[in-house]
Amino acid sequence: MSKGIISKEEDYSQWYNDLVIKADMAEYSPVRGCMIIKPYGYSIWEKMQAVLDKMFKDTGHVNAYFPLFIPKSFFSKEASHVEGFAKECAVITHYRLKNDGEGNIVVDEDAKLEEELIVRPTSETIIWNTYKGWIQSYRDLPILVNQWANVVRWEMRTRLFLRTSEFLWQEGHTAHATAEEAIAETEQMLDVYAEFAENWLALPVVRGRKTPNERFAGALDTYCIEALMQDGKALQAGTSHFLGQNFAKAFDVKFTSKENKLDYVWATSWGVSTRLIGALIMSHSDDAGLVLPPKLAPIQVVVVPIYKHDEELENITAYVKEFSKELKAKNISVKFDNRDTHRPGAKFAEYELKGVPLRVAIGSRDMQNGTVELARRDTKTKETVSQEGLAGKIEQLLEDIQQNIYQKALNFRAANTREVNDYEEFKRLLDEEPGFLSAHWDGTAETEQRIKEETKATIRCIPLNNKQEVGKCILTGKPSTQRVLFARAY
RNA sequence: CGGGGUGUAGCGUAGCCCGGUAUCGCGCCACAUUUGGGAUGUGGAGGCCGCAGGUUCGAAUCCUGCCACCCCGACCA
Repeated sequence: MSKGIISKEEDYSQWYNDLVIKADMAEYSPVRGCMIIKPYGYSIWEKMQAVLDKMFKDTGHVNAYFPLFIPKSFFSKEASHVEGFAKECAVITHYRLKNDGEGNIVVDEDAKLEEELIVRPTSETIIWNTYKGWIQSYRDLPILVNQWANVVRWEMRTRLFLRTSEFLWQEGHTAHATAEEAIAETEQMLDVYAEFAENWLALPVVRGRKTPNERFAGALDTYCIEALMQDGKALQAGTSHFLGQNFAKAFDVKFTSKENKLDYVWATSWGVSTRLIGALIMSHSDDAGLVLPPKLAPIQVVVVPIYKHDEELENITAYVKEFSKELKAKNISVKFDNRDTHRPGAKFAEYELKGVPLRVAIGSRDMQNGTVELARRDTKTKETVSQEGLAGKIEQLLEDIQQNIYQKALNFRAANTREVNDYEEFKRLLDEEPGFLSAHWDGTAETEQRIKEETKATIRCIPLNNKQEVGKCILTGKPSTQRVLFARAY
């Protein structure tokens, strides 16, 4: 087994942390709750950004950038929004340091800000304050803007990628003339996220809506995609909010309609974050390290030469150069690891740890036989194949791996999603066989709250296109018309 | 914010009860031999023992205070 990684079985949480560090994705920073995203981890984020950005643009959105700092007064304009974020805001009070004469750098009390600035935890307020100036008429609508940014939420407890004090994300903020159009936008973006998760992250997700309790602060409706991690806990992987006219009213953003009537603008916002990297790690990886979906892997194929003498390496290198060209022509990223400072075994272990989907090992034996050894990360199987048509075979295998890990995750979710009708059974399953629990709920916030207090399970979502059926609430026995999805969550 | 834990070389650690200037492994550097699953040997470099006080001839070790981070909970993408 891998050196230095505790097994998933033994301590899932420790396994996750070890993996992030050992696979060179990120490291802890000197500041509590913040992390340094290292090049290998960041390149995954860059790949995610590239794909999502294209999807956003294909659906008519454009990028812009709004300030990191938001005047404190903006937050008090939307009541439920401030309530949701007040407890976790970083506040800037001064703008200068000075030397205190004893060699210490201290805050210069004379440099106190008239109005404190908030480091954005999300940008609805500053954006809607801006939109006020952009919108007068229905002709100015819709506004379909996205921004790539960092945000800060001063969380009590943090976890690498899953919940850090500062994180990277994108936030879309759109403005519409009608509620229908805004709702359609909200749903469209949820679909974009779901497609991205399933086709790129190889992560099956449930599309659904949050209960009023779990809604975004300031939203009328929150749509989400929920995924199941390998330890049976749920992870919210993306959200899309229908904000109604709440922010338009808070920031007084009105427009004149075709009918010459004055009305408030309808809004949406939607976002995914670097948390997706956490989702990626937790859903596919194993005790030997990361397992990355080929479509997002920074290195898709690694080539390891095995040789005794320099002329052997030269032969191998000449071949690898040719065949790398073929791979690059197919848009497959390949790394030739010809370091002579590490032996092949060490390299094998390293790339397994880093989740490189395919490994090609070539030695003199292969050069004589016209073969290579091909090892896939997801199944950890090896085969010796002909050099003839290798690039094509690799292209095919990468697709297979992408499919296979998706299917594996899907099977896992299916095996760990259970219908439950009895509260005792519900509690037992949460402890003994964690996963999604599909159960009837009477629709009240009180019941939801009580279940949460008693079991730590929350309603992850009410799945879209949910089957309607007559049933009884698992806690109160009151009538219910549909099942909702419960789980303990990250 | 409550509970627990840990701060000693780049990383992981021993030493702390019982005070005498720091152990081991990995990694690093040099050379040689190696290379089809995490190489071996020889030599070498690297430490304000978290910070600040105190006790003492002498503190990693004892006392006081502080700080930081990690883990488990409540809160959240």
